[in-house]
Amino acid sequence: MSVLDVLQSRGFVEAVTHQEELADLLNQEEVVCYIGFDPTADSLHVGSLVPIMALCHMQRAGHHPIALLGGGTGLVGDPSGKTEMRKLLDANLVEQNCQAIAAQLGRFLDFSKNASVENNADWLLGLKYIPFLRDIGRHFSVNRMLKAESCRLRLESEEGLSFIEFNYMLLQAYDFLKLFDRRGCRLQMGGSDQWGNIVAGVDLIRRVRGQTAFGITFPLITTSSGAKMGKTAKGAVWLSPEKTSPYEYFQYWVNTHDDDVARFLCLFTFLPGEEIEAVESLSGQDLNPAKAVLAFEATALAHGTEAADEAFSAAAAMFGGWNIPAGLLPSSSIPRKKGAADKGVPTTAIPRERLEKGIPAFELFAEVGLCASRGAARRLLAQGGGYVNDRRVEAFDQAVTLADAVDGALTLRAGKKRHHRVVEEK
RNA sequence: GGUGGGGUUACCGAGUGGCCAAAGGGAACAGACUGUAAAUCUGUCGGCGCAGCCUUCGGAGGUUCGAAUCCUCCCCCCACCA
Repeated sequence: MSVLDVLQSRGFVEAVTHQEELADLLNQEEVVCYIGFDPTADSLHVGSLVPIMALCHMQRAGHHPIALLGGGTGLVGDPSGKTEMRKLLDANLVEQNCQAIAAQLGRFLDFSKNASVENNADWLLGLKYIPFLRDIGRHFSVNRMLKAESCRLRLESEEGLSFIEFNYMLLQAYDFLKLFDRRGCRLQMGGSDQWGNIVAGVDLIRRVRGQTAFGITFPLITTSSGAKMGKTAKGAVWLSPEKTSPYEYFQYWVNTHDDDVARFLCLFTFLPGEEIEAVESLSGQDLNPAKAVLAFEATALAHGTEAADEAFSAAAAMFGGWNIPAGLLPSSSIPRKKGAADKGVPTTAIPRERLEKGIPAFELFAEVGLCASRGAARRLLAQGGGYVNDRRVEAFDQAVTLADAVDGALTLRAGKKRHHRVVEEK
């Protein structure tokens, strides 16, 4: 089974350029391929997982993935799929983001082996305008570029499309050419909004080098309810443990919609396809253990097994735990027995003095971050959405004291699933 | 450069002197129902120990008892023309 088959069967592939030729190539030799990552923040988020996993599959299959950081293109901004112009980022910031993202990718890819990182700042920053126009620009038809979906959206929008952004396609095509020249890279992958850019690169390589290059695009992954992946109330679900704790990350995956479980197991874990097939026949409550496995595996990939264990037992402590049948997704290393610990639950330490005196509940909920403001906390509590150690808080200003503590800790809960522990400061 | 149209509660979008912390929608949050799911119904959705007060309608001034609304200057965006 070639990687292409693996990717296709796991739902990674939306479109491929010359499918058969690419399949042959992948079967015959070690293929160098790449995906670009925009350094728009100092961390990637769940939305980048599909490309990351695709690179991982490539490496596992013995090919050579390159993660291309957009240190140069990041200074310009890709208009694809965006209805408004992105604000331009500061050069230093872009550089810092690149480094942070490279480190993050190192959790998924083994750069000491057949995988590497490149930064297009290396060849874009020193680019000379006139030679670029002569060598590269002449191969591009504005007529064609205007027809591209990515431009059309913006041309029709009120905001329009600035020249700097319009250039983006050339730069990305040039990236592909550069990687082809420097690394023999023959395959570019990317989100479906990248199709135009990828094809532009494939064309460019054919025109100037007379060689065939390939492209694969991934489908835009949405949840069954139609929303883009990786968004929650707090914003994006980040891969960085500082921005999204492993516990929250785990919770994000546990809350996967029923209809998405099998699909997400294919995309976001390496569990064997045959085992996942068994999940497809499950429904209703029986899916919950599978969701736990999904969450565990995804957390382990992003944060390591230890963090996944912690998040798993913390969630088990808060929600009662799961019984995970031995026959379910047997390749997963998830702990199969009920266990409980509260290590991974977000915790705040508060001086004993204050706890003895008692803190008004709404103040505590706001302080601990369970609510955005005291006002929000008042509303939450007024609606009966606040609990201390599973007892509903009756009045918004009810005093919470050490006397309420169980085993030296107070467990606050907002709504059904957001927990926070308060302990005495040592 | 000219002409016209815009910038509203971190999203969309009403509002052209007091009834406006500002309609409606989306998103979100909570409650009920559940399986830490979805759907549905209900409530909430600027801040503050909240029957009251404080800060918001691109920015700075001004008119007025009173301004998101009127006037002046400035900044930014869009369309058409050049």
